[in-house]
Amino acid sequence: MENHKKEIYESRAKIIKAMAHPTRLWIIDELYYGEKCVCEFVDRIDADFSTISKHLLVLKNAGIVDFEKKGKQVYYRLKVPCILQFMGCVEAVIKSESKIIQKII
Amino acid sequence: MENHKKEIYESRAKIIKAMAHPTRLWIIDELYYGEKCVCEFVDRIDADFSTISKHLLVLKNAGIVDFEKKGKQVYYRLKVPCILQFMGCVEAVIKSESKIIQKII
DNA sequence: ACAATATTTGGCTAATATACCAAATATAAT
DNA sequence: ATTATATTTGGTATATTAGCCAAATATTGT
Repeated sequence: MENHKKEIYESRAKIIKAMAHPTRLWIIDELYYGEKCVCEFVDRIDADFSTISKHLLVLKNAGIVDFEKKGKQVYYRLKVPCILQFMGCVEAVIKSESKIIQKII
Repeated sequence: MENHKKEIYESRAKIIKAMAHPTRLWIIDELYYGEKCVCEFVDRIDADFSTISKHLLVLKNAGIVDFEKKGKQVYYRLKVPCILQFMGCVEAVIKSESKIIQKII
């Protein structure tokens, strides 16, 4: 593969990899309703503060979210909301799989 | 998080994780133009037969591709082509990042 | 300056993913 | 039946990721 094509796929993979975790997908969903501070995530899920913070860093590094410091808190928000539209397609994959399972059963 | 919500995000992550590799994104792109056998991929990229085969298995297990045996060859095809529409959004993330880099420079 | 709260960072271990090689399997051609 | 071609599978070394804890940092309130 030519080098520039390789780079395109590598940068795309970087972003998709950042999404490829259940907790991070949940965070992305939550951010659809507006910005949230780290503590709001920690309160609502069974995970360590540091774990959430690191997940948010992954999303930040991928350019999916952005943050702003407000006093003691750090507020994260979705930078590119179109990310969410993709979930429709992901659900289509899941449904197409479960249909097959139905057939087998 | 409630259990059923957890399951939703886990199954979504499984699919997205399957996409999260440059070679697999390239394969998905290639399959847009119609089904291809394994050897066609191997010919066009600098990788081992077994490596490509395993990438295809990952996509297959996620329900993104399907295959059909035709003689000695195995032809793979996209099962849910909407996957590709997502790339527009991924590119938007990349562009929004590069804009920031431009600003800094 | 000190204590309390919110968040990030560093370090560690366990789990997972990747790439390559060699060997196995399947199909077609001789 | 043997050979050649296409693909998958198993094994293994290496790299990456996840999650937890403890410690560090930042900000606010006293």
